[in-house]
Amino acid sequence: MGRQPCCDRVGLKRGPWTIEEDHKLVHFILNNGIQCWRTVPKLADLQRCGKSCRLRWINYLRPDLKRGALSEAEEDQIIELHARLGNRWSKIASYFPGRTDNEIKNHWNTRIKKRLQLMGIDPLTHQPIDKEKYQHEPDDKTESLSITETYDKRNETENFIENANDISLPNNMLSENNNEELWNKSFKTMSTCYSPSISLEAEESINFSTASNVAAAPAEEEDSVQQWMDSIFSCAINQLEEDLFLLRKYN
DNA sequence: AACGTACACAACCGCTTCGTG
DNA sequence: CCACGAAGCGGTTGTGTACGT
Repeated sequence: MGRQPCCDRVGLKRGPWTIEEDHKLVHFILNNGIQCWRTVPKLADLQRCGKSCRLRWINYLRPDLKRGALSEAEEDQIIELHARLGNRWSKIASYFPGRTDNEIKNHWNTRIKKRLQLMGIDPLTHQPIDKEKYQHEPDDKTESLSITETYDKRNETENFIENANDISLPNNMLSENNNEELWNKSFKTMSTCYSPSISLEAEESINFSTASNVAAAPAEEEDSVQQWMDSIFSCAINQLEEDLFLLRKYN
């Protein structure tokens, strides 16, 4: 007996999401929360499978996502974390609030891998690709320095990781089972402060910043959406920090 | 201008893990 | 302990776009 498909694919849409679909999904989640992804498409009137909805929300629509390219410092941290954790993208992403595992994985595959290869480092093992070459060419200070710089940051990264574990941010909380309830509670708070604006305005005119419409959207509109999202996120973060404080106090 | 190629990233697939009865 | 379903995760593919010829 073969594996059962994750959903009944007959009549289900695939491929890139439209703004209207995004709109429906966000509107539904913010008003109802997430109980079961399987039921989301039906209840939200979407011709998608639950898995697709989940992915779209997590990787693109969540209000706490950070936009924009990863900085060089972030890249360095990813390299360090990858050296420690391997391809555990979800775990790595948990150290970068607002970044998704998919985003980091893609960035690794398209850029960081090449950067390391150019530096003469094997992205899989994090060791020099040709050890003999390095032994015989100690005068190549550029490459030696790059490797030294990258790998001597280990202690620095240990501190970074320890600090990151202490920060009360959604990704970290999601990664810890004992904080899941706290996060769920905070998500409800986020929804509460998020919903009114969407209820009043979303039906008519809000354009979400999707890849396909960002370029076409007027700068003012893009700014206002960003401000809107920032305010929602800071509202949720305040609640998260308060909750975490109480959690620590009474634990 | 038209075509081919490379690149970035969104989305999908299927396996694993987790929670529940 | 086992079976089952749902969610999570990482590898892979598909698609849009930028760039070169």
